This record gives sequence, C-alpha cells and structure tokens, in this order.
Amino acid sequence: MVKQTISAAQITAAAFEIMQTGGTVEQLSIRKIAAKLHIGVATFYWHFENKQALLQAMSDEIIAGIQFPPTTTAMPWTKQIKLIFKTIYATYLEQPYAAELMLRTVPATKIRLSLINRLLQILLDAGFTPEQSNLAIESIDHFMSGLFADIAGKIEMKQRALSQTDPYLAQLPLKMKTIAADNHFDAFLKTFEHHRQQQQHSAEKFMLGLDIFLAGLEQQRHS
Amino acid sequence: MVKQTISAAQITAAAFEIMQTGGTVEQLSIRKIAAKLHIGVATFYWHFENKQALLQAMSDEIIAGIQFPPTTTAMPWTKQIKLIFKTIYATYLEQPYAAELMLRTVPATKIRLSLINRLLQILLDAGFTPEQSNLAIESIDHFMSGLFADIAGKIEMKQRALSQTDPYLAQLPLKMKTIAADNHFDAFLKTFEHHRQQQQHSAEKFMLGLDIFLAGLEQQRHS
DNA sequence: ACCTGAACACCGTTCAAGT
DNA sequence: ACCTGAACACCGTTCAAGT
Repeated sequence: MVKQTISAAQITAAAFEIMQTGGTVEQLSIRKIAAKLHIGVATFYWHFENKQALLQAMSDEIIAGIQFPPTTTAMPWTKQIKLIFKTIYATYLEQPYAAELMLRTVPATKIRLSLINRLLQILLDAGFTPEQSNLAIESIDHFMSGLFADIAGKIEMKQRALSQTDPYLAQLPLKMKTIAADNHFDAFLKTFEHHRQQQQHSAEKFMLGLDIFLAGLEQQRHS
Repeated sequence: MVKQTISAAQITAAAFEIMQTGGTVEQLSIRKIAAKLHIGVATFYWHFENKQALLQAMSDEIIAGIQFPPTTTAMPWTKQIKLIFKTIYATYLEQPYAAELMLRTVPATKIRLSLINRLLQILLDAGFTPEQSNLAIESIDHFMSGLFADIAGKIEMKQRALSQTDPYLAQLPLKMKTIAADNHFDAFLKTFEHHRQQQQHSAEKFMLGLDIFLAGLEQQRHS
C-alpha cells in the first residue's frame, strides 16, 4: 500500500467540488468526500472535529477568496455599501451553496469578522448610531440570505422534480396558476410572469431591493 | 389487537407537537411521528405521499390558523402592509419552525396564494406597478425568512452547544469577541452588545427593518 | 502521527404480506 | 381500505486496532 497522506485542504477542496455539482449542505456527506479521496470515512475525523468544523472552514475559505473593491470615505456611504454587497452577491451567485453555508456557521474567524467590521464602520462614519448600523447590516444580510435560501430551495425542488425520484413536486408550480385562476386571485395573476422569471433576474432584484432599503435608511439619517 | 385508525390530521398534529419541542424540519422524522402515534413507519406512507407532502400540509395549516386583521383601502398602504406582516411575524415567533417550513414548501394552496394575492393587491391599489409590487413583497418575505433562519440557526446552535454532544460549537461565540479585540475591529466591538441581545428584540428588529424598507418604497412611488 | 474496518444509532422510502 | 415487518440505501460519529 502506498502511504498517501491527506490534508485538511484536500478535504475542503473535495467538498467544494461536490458542492459545485449542486445539492444542499445537508446532502454533502462525509462519505461522499471520503469516496472521492479514496480514504475511509473515519480518516475525515482525524483532520476535522466534525462536519460543523468542515463547514466553518469552507465558509471562511469562501469569504477569504472574495476580491473586495476598494472604497474610500470620499464616496457616498450608500455607494460603498452597494459595492461591497454587489461583490458578495456575485460570489453567492457563482457558489449558490455559499449563502446556506454562511447561515449555518458562526462568523468566528478573523476574515469574516473583518468584513462585518468594515460594513459597520461605513455606517458609523456616515453618522448612524451603533444601534442603527447593526440593525441595517443585519437587515441587509437577512434579506440577501432569504433571497438565496429561496433560490437554492427552488433549484433543489426543480432538480428533484426533474429527476424521476420526485414527481410529486413537479406538479405543484403548475397547480399554483390553476388555483389562482379558479379563485380569481387577480393581483397574483397580474404579477405571475415576474414570479417565473425570478431566477434569471435575481441579481438585479437584489440590487433593486437594496436600493429601496438604502433610500429609506438615508431618509432616517436626515430626520 | 384493537383496530385503531389513524388520520392524516392526527399525523400532522403529532408532527406539530414534535416541532414544538424544538429542532429543525430536518430533525422531524417520520420515525419519531410513528413512535408517538404507536404506528409502524410504513403507515405514514399510506396517508402521505412522502415527507414533502407532510410539510406542505403543515405549512398550509399554519397560514390557515392565522387570524389576519381587517384592512381597508382607506388606511395608508404602509399601515395595511405592516398590520399583516406583524401578524405573520407573531405566528413565526410562536412557532419558530414556521419560517423554515415556508421556505421548504411551494405556496400551491388556496390559502397561501390568497395571502400573497392580498399583499400584492394593496401595493397595486397604492399605485405601484406589478413589477414593483412583486419585488417589494418578495423582498420583505426574504428579509423575514432570513431573519428567522438566522434566529432558528442560532437557537439550534445554542441547543447543540448546551447539550454535551457538541462542545465544539460552544466556544465559537466567545471566540468572536476575542478575535475582534485582538484585531482592533472597533466598529464590531462598538455594536457587540446589540448582537448579543438579538433574540429578545427580534420582533422590534423586524418591524424597524420593515419601516426602513417601506420608507424607501414610498419615496420610489413619488418619483 | 495518521489511517482503517466495523459498528452504533439514526434517516426516508418501498414492498410484499397481512387484515 | 388500512396497516405491518422487514428490507434497502443512505446518514454522522466513535473506537479499538493497525502502521
């Protein structure tokens, strides 16, 4: 037997490869990782305390890999915030599992805390109180997480519906329009096309929603 | 053997009881439900197509159980929206698993579609376009879902940290402050107390975030 | 120090068989 | 029509045993 040594980095790399092929964090299993690396499942537990520790490492790696744009205090604070979130958003779009990963982990690393710190600093510099700043950043974060959870959920449901494994789910979206039509849910029907185009336009959607929120926030600063 | 007949309603009731004791939708298992009702696991599959179908039934039951306040077109549209979301929010607070349930299911029932329709109608009546209305309602929904996913995640992590099963997680929140202090993340430290009080004040937090968003939306309507 | 096989305690789902 | 036991194909995690 050739003595092949596996590193923690190789394990996270394999985990990322598996996630890239789709599926949720729940579906990422230690057994799949072990099979990909041709190691026993127990080997994983020598390198990581448990699955949670792997997720922490992965979430940190994702944030560390982001190239954040430079911002200066000369720029309007709204512009600074938008630039940073646009970058985060782009990353989440490339790696759709990233949002779920962030929700499932604690930002207890230097890299993740520094990002939160930077966002808070922009708002403090703009004249917001610590309370306002904290609320605003968390609200934006929740908005983005919710959007991604929704998109991830829809993608997963679509995959399960397309594979023969779950024909149950396949009929549900079709049922929506029928029910809406039968009950004369006119407002819903009027906006139905916008519902359906959701996935393609999620990037603009996030930025538009962010614009609305920042406009309301700017108003609050003046009063 | 006494011939005891189980109904679908009894199964959802048992499922709600299990969820009330805490835990995620993932942790709700058909085996736990079967044990609670003293039936075989396979019996579940006679009453429901699969676990997804159970979740659909549960999400519908939750929305059906909400007593929505009456709103009239005489009220300002922001007031109408706030009243409805306050009610939804209160329900999600009582049943913390409700938000996760909504994210995991398709609103393909009359009761859930009628709620979406009502919210959209308020915005259409206020003069927003279908595009704007759809974006606004989805944004608010994502914001609320993200907030609840965050709270649910934090509660779950706290439970796992408190039980001896996962001491790994217990040390992470403590680590946060140490790292922030070591790296002079001043903005983070300044708002740290607000982070920690999060759970108690999540209700006000949601309403405050909603206020900001609605203020931005109102502004958009005038331009 | 690093890796393993085998086991434990869980999952969702199916299916032939019972009444 | 309704329910069952037993099986299948999965999980995360542990642990004594190997090198």
